[in-house]
Amino acid sequence: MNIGQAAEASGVSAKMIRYYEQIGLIEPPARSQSGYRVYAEPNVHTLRFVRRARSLGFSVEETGSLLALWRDRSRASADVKSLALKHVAELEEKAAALQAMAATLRHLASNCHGDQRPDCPILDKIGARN
Amino acid sequence: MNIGQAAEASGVSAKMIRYYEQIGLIEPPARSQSGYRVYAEPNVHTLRFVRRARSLGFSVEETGSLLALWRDRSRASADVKSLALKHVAELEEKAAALQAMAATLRHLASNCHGDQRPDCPILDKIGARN
DNA sequence: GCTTGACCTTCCCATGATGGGAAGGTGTAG
DNA sequence: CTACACCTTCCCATCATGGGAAGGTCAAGC
Repeated sequence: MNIGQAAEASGVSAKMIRYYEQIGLIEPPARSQSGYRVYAEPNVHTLRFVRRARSLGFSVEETGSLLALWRDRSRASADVKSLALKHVAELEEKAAALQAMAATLRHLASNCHGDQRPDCPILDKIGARN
Repeated sequence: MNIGQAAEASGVSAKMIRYYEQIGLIEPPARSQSGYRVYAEPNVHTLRFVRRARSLGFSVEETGSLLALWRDRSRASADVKSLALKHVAELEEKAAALQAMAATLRHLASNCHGDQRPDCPILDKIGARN
């Protein structure tokens, strides 16, 4: 399987597969005589793991830790759980920050006439002198 | 006022003030004979505007649009409002995405023993074969 | 007047994850 | 044998921010 097919099968773009290899997240695959990367099913499985971890918001570095745990048959599930819960806390913190911004802005917008006149509490607030 | 004092007064770092100038978000300030940037109160006011817009999650580009509206005495508040509400929608979308990740992960973690044994539904899910 | 230290200048580099694209080699179907 | 799809590496761009080097400036204290 060439990189294009591995990309198709895993949902990770060829560009990103090369990048993950370059930064050491995944092992360099075999090469054909002409230098093409050659992937087998286990490689694709790993790539899918990476894609799913990324789609849950784990950074590439965290994904590396998860990958190491995944491959470690003597892992303690407690380690996985604590990594996951720490990440959940970060996600919720970020979500809360975004929602606070949205709420503030929505409130300001609700007091804005939204017509041809220039007066606008949104700009008043952002440009407040204090 | 030198750049350090403007940074202090506005809450925008000296590095970022130079950057905002370089990309054209703010006007280049006056210079002293020796080449130091010299800021007056209106410049600081603008910088505070930028800092607040950024802290509400507006991109630098959006901040530029807001700044132009802020300075345009013949603006229509409708334009400001629609910019703000579009941004609110984006913020809420991102927040929802983060919360969905958190919820998924929290659910998986709640089914994880979190002990010395290796079995873990979190890894099972991320590494699912399908 | 001179030194010292805090400030300023520009310039280059790094981040994190992703994509675009160029230049050149390979493989295969017609 | 040609055309086209694919592969390779390499460089560049994004977005907003910070770090740091090399060198110039200013003010306070001796």
